[in-house]
Amino acid sequence: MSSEQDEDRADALFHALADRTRRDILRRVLAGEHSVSTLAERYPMSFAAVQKHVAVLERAGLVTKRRVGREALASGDVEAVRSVGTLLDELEHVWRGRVARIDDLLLGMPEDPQHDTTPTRKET
Amino acid sequence: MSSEQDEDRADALFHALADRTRRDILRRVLAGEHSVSTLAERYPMSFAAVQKHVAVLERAGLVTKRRVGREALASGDVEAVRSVGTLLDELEHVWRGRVARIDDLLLGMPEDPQHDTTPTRKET
DNA sequence: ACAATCTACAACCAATTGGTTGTAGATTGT
DNA sequence: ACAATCTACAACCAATTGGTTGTAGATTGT
Repeated sequence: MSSEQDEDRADALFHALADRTRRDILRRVLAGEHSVSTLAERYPMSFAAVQKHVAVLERAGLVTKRRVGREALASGDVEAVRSVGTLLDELEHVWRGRVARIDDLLLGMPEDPQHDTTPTRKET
Repeated sequence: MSSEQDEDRADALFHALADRTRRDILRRVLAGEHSVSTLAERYPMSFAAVQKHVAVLERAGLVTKRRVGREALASGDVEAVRSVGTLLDELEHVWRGRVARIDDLLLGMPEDPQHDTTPTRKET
């Protein structure tokens, strides 16, 4: 199912999002490219602290950086944000599975492929 | 916009999800009620450690507990999971706003209420 | 040419976190 | 009645985290 790497990635993504300064930075860079210095101006902390926050977002894949001269321009990666949504959808899917199982119990259904928890794949 | 409390809540939610053991516990309790002891059997760590993880999930609102005799039965709250999805949707909305703004720039549109970033509210 | 700007990173520090063992209280089963 | 079970929480510890200041290298503007 979920490999070690997937879990590492999920850890990094949720951890990156678990800080309000980083979420705010992410909002700004999703709205448009900003240099690290420009971002740093907005927060009551040192440039180095903001640079670290951007680095955490970058390591998680939520932000990409592009060098232009001496500046590092950061952009938010909306696909990475969506991939977090997918992780949540998987959790919701587990919950839906529970409801199906309760139904099966109540209705005494022996089995039903439609209620399968694992994503259907034609070839295995 | 986002109040201090909202940010506290987002911190708690993302932090709770930023640990693979807690995500695994959440999956189990979304699939069905489990006592803390039953959960603890599944992990290579002490009962106390698992009890703490459940407490973190509970404080974030992702899990609720119900006392039955000497047992504490934990359930996952799918609504809380969905509320995290909403937070991500808000980030995606910021990104969509950027695209609209680029369009406006290219097309030289002076203003367009359809592209407003703030959720529309009839009365203000 | 060179001062100013921007970035990355090292070294450091206090607070938080994820784990441990131990204890005590409530409930249960025989 | 009482041993066993379940839970909550305290006290503790090492590792991580979010911040700091300082330094050095690359780029830019005058």
